[in-house]
Amino acid sequence: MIEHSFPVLGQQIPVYVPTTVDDFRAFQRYITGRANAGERVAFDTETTGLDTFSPGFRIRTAQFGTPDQAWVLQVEKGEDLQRLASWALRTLPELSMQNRNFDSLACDRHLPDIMLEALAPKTLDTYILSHLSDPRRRDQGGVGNGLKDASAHYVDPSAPDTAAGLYDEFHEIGHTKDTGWRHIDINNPLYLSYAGGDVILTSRLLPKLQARVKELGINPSLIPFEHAVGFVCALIERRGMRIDRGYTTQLSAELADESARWAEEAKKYGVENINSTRQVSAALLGMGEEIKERTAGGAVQVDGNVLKRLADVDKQWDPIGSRTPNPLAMAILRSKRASKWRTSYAEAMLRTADENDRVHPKIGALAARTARMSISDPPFQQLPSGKWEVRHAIRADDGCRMISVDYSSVEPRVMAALSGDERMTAAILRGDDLHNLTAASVYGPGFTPGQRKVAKVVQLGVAYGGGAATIAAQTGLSLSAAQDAVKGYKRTYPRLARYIRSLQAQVIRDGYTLRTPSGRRLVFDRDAAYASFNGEIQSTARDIFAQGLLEIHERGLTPHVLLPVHDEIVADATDSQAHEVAREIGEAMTMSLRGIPLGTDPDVGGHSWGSLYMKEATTMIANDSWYAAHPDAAEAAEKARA
DNA sequence: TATGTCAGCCAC
DNA sequence: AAACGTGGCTGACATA
Repeated sequence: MIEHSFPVLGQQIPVYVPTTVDDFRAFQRYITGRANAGERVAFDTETTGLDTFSPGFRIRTAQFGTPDQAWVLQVEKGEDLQRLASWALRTLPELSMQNRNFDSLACDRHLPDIMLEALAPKTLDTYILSHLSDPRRRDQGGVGNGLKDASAHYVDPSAPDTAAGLYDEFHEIGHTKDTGWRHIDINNPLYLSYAGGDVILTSRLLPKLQARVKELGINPSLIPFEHAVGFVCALIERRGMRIDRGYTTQLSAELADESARWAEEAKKYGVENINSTRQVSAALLGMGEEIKERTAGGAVQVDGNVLKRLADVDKQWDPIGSRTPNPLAMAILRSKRASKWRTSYAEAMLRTADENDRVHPKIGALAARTARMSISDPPFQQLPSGKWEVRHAIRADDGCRMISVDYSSVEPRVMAALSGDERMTAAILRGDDLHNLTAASVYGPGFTPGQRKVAKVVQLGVAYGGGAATIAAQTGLSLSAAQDAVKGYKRTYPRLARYIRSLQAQVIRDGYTLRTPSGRRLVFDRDAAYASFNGEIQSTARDIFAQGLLEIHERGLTPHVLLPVHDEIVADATDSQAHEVAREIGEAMTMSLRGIPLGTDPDVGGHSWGSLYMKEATTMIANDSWYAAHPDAAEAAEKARA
């Protein structure tokens, strides 16, 4: 038996690496012993990288451990060791993992006879417990929810940094921190010791976190709730969604061409690199433009807003006609947008797609400090929604149509429910348009469309904890007019205004923490108690969405789901079933919060995700020569119109 | 080379 | 008195 060790609290904990038949028997005795005792065992893997669904991905080692020992199976050595790992996973009645979905998906795909469905019910995730205890990232002042940070805080401040030490070893073999995981010798002592260390730490961390969650009075039912939500998200991630590789490749090439053409244009004005804000601002100032805006760091600001003003276009890039457009500003805008769309979206899809042209974006089911979800690799929560070209790369499965179901204005409804504001509640129950009501109350019954827009901006501003100054900046109103609008809004919904004030006071009294209606603990920065109302709304809306997702799962609809997007479920179903499935998903998501109904808008599109975004755009761009070069897109637009 | 910060831009 | 929230990601630039 090869034996290494890992230091915890001044003790050297043994890390066993079985290599002979006798060693394997010893491992089996360890596992059956724990199984018979009903003891929870920590599990972890070391892999070639984080790209679980890429063709070259492999599991290198599988580790099992308890507080006083760890076992590292070198599964990449062969099928025998793979089967041994699978056997142990099936035999153990209770497991713990740090970030369960990553390892579970890796095992589901790369170990024999291991399915997500079998692992999930018996696994506790230390990440989930850590997030429930303190939802902040480290850079937000929290403990940090990674294994390293959480262990340093709850288990042993002097535990070695597993990654940092290994990076030196990676460099010695001529690799980097990204490529080293794939190439480090499977017998490297440090690698094996750290692999074992991770499960030792996980098993020691779990009871500490359980105690912490209890001590803080966090709603204990959130623990099974988050495990269930995470499991459904893992199922969605495993399925992934199909891209049209031909279309995406062509789109990427065209975006590259467009970006290059406008970069050439910018060169005429002395901007060699359109991404250099220094060059851009210098050139614009050199052309005689006045730019008053400054960045937080004090530099001349040349962001989208400034460039659009100089290019004399509005938010939708439509000409305003108020001045002579600055051609450099327009060239920078166009070149940057094309390159962002290409690198962040089109190329990211091509890079991450598996051998069947499916992308599996990583779903962080419990991510933000408010518990909202995040999606990365690629970032599918933030594809352009004003135009359809990028989303058109995503296709429903063969014979299927895309479905989108979102909650109808969920955040205002949550605002009304939490504050108990009678006027807002009554308006919602009557089905009135809130912004019309606000505008009528603030400006009188003869309010203009522009005043309704102001009412809408104020509503969002209040929800975000913003003030009159930001509202003035967004609407073009004078500061005093914006102040009047905010005052009018608060007069219209007096109970809401009072609720926001008292919530902030309470948050400060409670050490900048807040308990949401679901019993979740939120923590705020000491200079940002004003953000507490937004935090409570956002977090509550997320929990409603997560509850909706569980109801979708209960009704057997998860196989249709492609992606969760904050308040929207993207799904697909066969042509004949699509409308019925959309209706069922909408019904599953529908619920009420303190008497306020939370309804949904089911929508059925064509064969691409983009088709759901074509309806308005179609008429605007139907004559674009783009269509002539893209029969595929023309066909999709045709279907969208139908 | 790797990492951190700033600036910017995409979404809800 | 006022305070616009939550993310992922790329590229430039400075630094170790």
